[in-house]
Amino acid sequence: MSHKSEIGTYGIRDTRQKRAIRQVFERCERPLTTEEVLVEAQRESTGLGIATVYRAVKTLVDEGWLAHVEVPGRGTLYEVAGKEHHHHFDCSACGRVFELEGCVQPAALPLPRGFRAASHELTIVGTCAECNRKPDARARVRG
Amino acid sequence: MSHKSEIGTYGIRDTRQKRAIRQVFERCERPLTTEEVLVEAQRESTGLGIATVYRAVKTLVDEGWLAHVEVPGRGTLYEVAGKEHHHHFDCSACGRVFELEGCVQPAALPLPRGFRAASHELTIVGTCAECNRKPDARARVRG
DNA sequence: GCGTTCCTGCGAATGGATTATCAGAATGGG
DNA sequence: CCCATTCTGATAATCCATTCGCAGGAACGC
Repeated sequence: MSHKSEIGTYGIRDTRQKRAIRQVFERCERPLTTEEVLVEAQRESTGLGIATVYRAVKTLVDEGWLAHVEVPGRGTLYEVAGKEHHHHFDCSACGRVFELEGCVQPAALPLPRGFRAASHELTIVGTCAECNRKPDARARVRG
Repeated sequence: MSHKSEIGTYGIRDTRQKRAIRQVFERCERPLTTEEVLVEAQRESTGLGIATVYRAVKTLVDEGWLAHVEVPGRGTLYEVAGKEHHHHFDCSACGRVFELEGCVQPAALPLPRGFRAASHELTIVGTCAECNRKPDARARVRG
């Protein structure tokens, strides 16, 4: 009862598990599923459990360090927050989602009378560089 | 065992329930969730159950009359298939999803070296005409 | 109408994602 | 180094969407 959680503290204690999870996001530089985080973080923190991943991700989202992302057909992903407006690339071969820089003008798309746009989300589906290089060995998730 | 299902038959028998469900899609002219289909179709077919909606939707998708759509944050939707390439509008006020005509050139968005695009999905989020007109009475789903 | 076969509604069952529980392990201020 | 407090891992529990199982109801060729 002596301590209270503050923004940016990522919880109160600095643990091996939380360190590993945060590093995974910094290393991968792309939106990740909780499963991907689990697998990647286990390389640094053996025995890591999925529950801890969910707890850590929730904490990081609450603190504003992570942002929640949804890509059609890929469910819930998380990416480091604070980046400028961008879109995503969904590799249909390996299933990984990447961040794309830049943005087309969705304003160019005429809306029905009376409709007002506030934001937009664009996902490009295709195959990533790695999968195009070696079409067979569907890339396993790597950092 | 004397009959077999064929494309376009929408099952074997013509029932009140299936007629109602198909009409809902023709009337609403927008992607619908199974819940929306249930509520709307019940106006014509009292007592309609959700299982029947799922069964009918599955049949219609198999026959190519309906297409599966996913909009971030809205889960699974279904829309009449066969339309030309288009995108969607997600009303953050009433939760309804609409179809938009036309398409911007996503090709304008440069991809990382080696990436190949196959398709794209764009969702514009905002408020629909009806919700803009009467900001309070969040539109209930209507046909 | 008749009967076969398919369809429907209900409620239970399933599957996947996320959260809760709890005992034991780890952290870190003193 | 001590110990209160927080964290963690394993597992059970929960949630939600979708499907299954089944008994009764409806469709339609004859």
